[in-house]
Amino acid sequence: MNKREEVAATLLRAAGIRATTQRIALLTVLRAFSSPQSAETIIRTSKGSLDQATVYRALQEFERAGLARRVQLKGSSLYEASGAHHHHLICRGCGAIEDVDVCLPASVRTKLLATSKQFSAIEDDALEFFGICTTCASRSS
Amino acid sequence: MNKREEVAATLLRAAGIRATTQRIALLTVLRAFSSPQSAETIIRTSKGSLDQATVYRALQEFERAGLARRVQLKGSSLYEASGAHHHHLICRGCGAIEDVDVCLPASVRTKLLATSKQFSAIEDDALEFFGICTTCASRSS
DNA sequence: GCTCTAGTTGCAAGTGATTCGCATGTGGAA
DNA sequence: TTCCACATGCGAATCACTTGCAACTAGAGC
Repeated sequence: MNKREEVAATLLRAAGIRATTQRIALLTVLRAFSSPQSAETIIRTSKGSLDQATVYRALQEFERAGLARRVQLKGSSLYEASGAHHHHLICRGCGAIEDVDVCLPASVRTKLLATSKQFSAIEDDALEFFGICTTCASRSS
Repeated sequence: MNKREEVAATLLRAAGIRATTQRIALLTVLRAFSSPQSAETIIRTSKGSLDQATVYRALQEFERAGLARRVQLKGSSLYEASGAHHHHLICRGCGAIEDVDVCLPASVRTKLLATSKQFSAIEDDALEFFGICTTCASRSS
């Protein structure tokens, strides 16, 4: 087990999740990417040929434990290891995703709670920006 | 054709979309809801029994034309007529969605563009807040 | 180290949402 | 009123994910 895998195993145990070979491999792969990836990519990338059912089950487990996040865009989901709270910038042309670390001003939440009738607390927020990346912009012009 | 349907037909033609009976019915139903609905609900609600393939095709068309928006949460999509730019507040317990009209301060976009290497323009943003609605809060306590 | 068992895995089949192919039908320009 | 590009309905296909189940294994307890 290399160093990255040791770290993954430790994270799993700390989250109260049994550190199996498959889950270690999966979390290692997940943490190696810098932007969200599809389940399919994750399956293909992890060398130890994990079964897709295992991958989906583990991703659910990771999400529940706060080790991973699921991002919904278009039809299918993308998954990423959860590091610092951040948001996404998505290209409408090619679908490329860039992580961005802008933060929502606290005033937005405050205002929201003041106006909502049905909610009294906000736990989390997800922010997505849509634009055209430079590659797509130069291609279409 | 009642008044709501007349409006829908006008909107369709203005968007350059052929105003068929089915599309008028669909857009009328869509505009009658105040929060995003699943394709299934939309199909069930429209009296004229539209075929599901037709509904999905029309919703795609509407989205492309800017008449409707698709919201992705969990597995399946929800659709809503696009009125004023607004965001969503989602209950983690029951999945209830409340439309909210908070606005993202311009400074967030500015800061974002200043830091991004790959993007030079932002066209749109989607903001989702997650919390627990009062109904779920009282049920679990 | 060895044992035991609750929790995991791989396989294959199932499900629900959405899309596709194609023959038939129709809105709306001429 | 006619005509045809575009829409529709039907059924089948696909895609992303989930489930059931028998075999396997991490790791707590001895």
